[in-house]
Amino acid sequence: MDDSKEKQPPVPVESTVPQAVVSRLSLYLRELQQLVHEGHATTNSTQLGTLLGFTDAQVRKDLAYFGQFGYPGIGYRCEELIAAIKKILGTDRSWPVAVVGLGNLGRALLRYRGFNQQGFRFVAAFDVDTHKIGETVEGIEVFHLDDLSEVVAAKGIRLAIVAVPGSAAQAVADALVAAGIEGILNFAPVTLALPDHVSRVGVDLAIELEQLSFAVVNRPENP
Amino acid sequence: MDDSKEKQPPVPVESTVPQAVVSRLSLYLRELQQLVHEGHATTNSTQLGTLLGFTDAQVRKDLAYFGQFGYPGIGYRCEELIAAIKKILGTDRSWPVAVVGLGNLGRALLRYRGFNQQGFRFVAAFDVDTHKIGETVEGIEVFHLDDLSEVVAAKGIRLAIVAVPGSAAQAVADALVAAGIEGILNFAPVTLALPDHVSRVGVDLAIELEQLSFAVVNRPENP
DNA sequence: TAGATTGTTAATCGATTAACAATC
DNA sequence: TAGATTGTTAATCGATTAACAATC
Repeated sequence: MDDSKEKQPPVPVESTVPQAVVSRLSLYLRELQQLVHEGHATTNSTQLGTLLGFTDAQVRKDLAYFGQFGYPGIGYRCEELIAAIKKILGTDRSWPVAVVGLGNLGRALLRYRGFNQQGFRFVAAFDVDTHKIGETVEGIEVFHLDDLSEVVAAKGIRLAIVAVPGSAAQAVADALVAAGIEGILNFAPVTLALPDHVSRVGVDLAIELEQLSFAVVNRPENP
Repeated sequence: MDDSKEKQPPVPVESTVPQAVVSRLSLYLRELQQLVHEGHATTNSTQLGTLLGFTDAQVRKDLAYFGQFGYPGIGYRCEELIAAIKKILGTDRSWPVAVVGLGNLGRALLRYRGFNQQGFRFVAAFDVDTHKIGETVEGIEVFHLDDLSEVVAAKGIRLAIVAVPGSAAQAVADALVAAGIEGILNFAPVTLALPDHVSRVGVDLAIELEQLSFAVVNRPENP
């Protein structure tokens, strides 16, 4: 229905993409990487859907939000689709990330290998405990929270992880916003109030277990 | 204010409750606990909605899935609604939980205080590294994975957290299923294949950062 | 070519929001 | 009583699924 330039990735993603689609995009990426790991060169919407518990139609519809990545009669070339999804998610590059809060969780996150493999690298950690300042964890220097703005600017940090107690989280978030951070992954069990121009993702570990508890208690036939 | 049988929590929750509603239920609970902490005795759907970024109608509709908890003209009594939501989620009791995998993440989870406050307590940890067996972390004994069934049965464990490398996760999940576990919280970056009678919640830390990356890259007016 | 599978449109299904009588 | 706020129904909106022509 058009002529000159067919296969451009159409409108480069507006605010019209449902959040649920973006979540599934990450799952497709993970599954595709697994498939490559197992030696598959191509896959298709039925296989991807079956692995993840989605319909084939949903897989195709989700991808269609971002462009045309498949080959009728063939399916999808894994490596090609992986590259395309990484570009969409913004993880075709490596993001410098900061961690705030060096308790159990903060330290564990600094040591977690999974981030580096997906396009994120820790470049600074922050705490308010003077005993920890200057320390190095996994090769990452620990700064005082007071130096946040300075370090964020110097290292070009745009994303931060909040791993402080709930009572301190909002103050830390405010400091991060003031320092110019653009996105916050929050592990503190509170709802952060943030300006619209700062993105937010929240993970509450206790809530995840609550969801599991609900599922177990309310499983069909389970009093 | 009623007599014989009006205000029963109606049909005690079928499979008709959308997953999204259950997620929000946990958020309502967290917010209510915060409100109590701040000294509020009552709240209402507008306040709860505003704090969480939902409409007041959604708050009321969500709660209506489970019964009638409010007072027209008044709102909701915080403590009362907290008790009701805990009962719905199944966290009005304390669940014995097992952790499998004592790497950085597994250890951090064992030490994390947030679980105990919400109705979960660790009663056993498992690993395959013989150096760790018999060790005690935060007062929790570390067993060999081979003893899973035995310990699970002895301690009445129904929920487990998987914090092992992705390459080991499915085998661990299979062992958990064989041991009679009913729900798995999975931190490994793989999609676990589980029988229908075992519930599953997945948290992939890298995926959470990917979602943040996407949000930042595709923010309105941001090339 | 015949078979397979895409991208996309239309139909269905489900979830959110608005509105309001009932109630405290 | 007047004011506030619920629970619930109806209207709207959005997301998922089914179906199929186009394509490799």
